[in-house]
Amino acid sequence: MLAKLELGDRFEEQDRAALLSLPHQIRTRGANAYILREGDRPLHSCVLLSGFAVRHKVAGNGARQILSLHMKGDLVDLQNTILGIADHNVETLTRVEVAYIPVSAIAALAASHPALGKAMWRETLVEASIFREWILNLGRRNARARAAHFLCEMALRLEMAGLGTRGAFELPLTQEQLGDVLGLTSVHVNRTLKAMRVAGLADCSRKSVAIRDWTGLTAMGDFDDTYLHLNGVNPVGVPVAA
Amino acid sequence: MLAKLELGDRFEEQDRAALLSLPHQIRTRGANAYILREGDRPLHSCVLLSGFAVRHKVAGNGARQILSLHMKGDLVDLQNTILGIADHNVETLTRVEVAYIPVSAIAALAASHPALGKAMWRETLVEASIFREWILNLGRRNARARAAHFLCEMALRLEMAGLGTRGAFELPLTQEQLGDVLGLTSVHVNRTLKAMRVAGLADCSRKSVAIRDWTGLTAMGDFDDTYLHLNGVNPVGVPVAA
DNA sequence: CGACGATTTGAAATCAGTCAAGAGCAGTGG
DNA sequence: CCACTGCTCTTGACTGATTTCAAATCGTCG
Repeated sequence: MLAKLELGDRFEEQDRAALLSLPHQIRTRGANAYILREGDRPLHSCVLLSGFAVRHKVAGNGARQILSLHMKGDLVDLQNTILGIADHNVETLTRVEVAYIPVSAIAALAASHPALGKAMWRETLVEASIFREWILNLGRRNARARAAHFLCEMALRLEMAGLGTRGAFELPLTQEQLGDVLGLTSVHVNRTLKAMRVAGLADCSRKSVAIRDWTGLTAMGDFDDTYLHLNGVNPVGVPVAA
Repeated sequence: MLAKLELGDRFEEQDRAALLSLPHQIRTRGANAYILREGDRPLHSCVLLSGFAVRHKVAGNGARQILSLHMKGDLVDLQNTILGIADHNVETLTRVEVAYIPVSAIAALAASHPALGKAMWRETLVEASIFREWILNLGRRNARARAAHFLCEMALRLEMAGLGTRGAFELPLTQEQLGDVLGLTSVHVNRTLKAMRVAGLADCSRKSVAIRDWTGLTAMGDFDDTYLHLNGVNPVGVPVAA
């Protein structure tokens, strides 16, 4: 059960047993499938075991905005545990495996095991911190900086999830989807990526990213990883020094 | 002690006693004062008792982005309870009264009173939902829609906080600060507000807002209040029907 | 009154969007 | 094997929204 991944960053006691014994069902979903729709009142929360998914909202004018991108180990809709109604959609980017856990079981677990409740709360807070950085990114950075910043974030998060290195990783996004992340049109994303390629900073294809100049990219993206709150968190698969 | 306001939306038992007995210090701060700076490792969390404050970040190019706006009853930096390091600034807009509560006391309270832990977690989740809506607003709406959407949000939140009606309320923001909220320059904010005034939708001055046409404003701002998760929450000062 | 910050307005420049068309590429089915 | 189809990527020319720069006006407070 990979479920312990999502909380691995905190040194849990034998709360682990409780976590691992949560009732759940594992399902596979294809690419571009909705896991959750805005307005739903879901009875299950879910954890991504493999693959990629995004949260997004659609504005009245039809434009779509991706709110966050999720990978292995992420609790995709923890907020439903408490809020009840979904305020956004969750859609897969690739084929994924998800574990569905009843909302009531999560709420009960949080109440009976304070350390786990705190760890889930922490997850929510880190996610909120990432949202804040995206607000800054969309509100105050131009297209090149936004794109560079996003690539830096993905590089670190994927590295932490054990899904590559910051220099090379898989990222299954079309340029149109990248535009939905960055608040840009696909045409402008294309021009921006070309500029980054020509400048020798990074090379993006539909499936993968190669970062050629990490220092240059962080400078262009005005990137500082404090907001990811990685301190004290160890990459998946890397043993902790005793 | 107004502290119960922040959790009033959930019908707490005699957890209230524990909440009200939290150790705290009440302080007054002037306008434009920093309550928290990015990089701080605060030992106290704080609740706004009166006045207004914003959270903001500054990009490398010097541009400032306001991330959220807070009013009476808001827990301004709950995330520090768990995350330790501040990833943004908190600055007052007006003279404010704040109650400082030791981080350790909040963590202990959450662990010992699950209902309170859940209520604080819920606060965090609602805030994250608002961040998501702002991401959509900044990424996919033009200047007029952004401004209209923001005014609608403020109207409802201030109404819920008992600080006015959706038709008329105080909002102490300069046009430059509004620009920092909306990801626009103050010049463009000025033109946008003028357009809204001329269209008979809303009238903003430095201190207050008068909304002339609620329906028209929500249409222009593509506003739907689901993301505020107000369902089941009652306005401050309005008795709950038995 | 004088000073300072905030608002307002205009003109020019820039960034990103729109529209349109062609090229590349993968999967499908004959 | 190849033509066909659909989706993505790429590019160019043009448009439009927002920024930048600059200057005038307004309001408030000491």
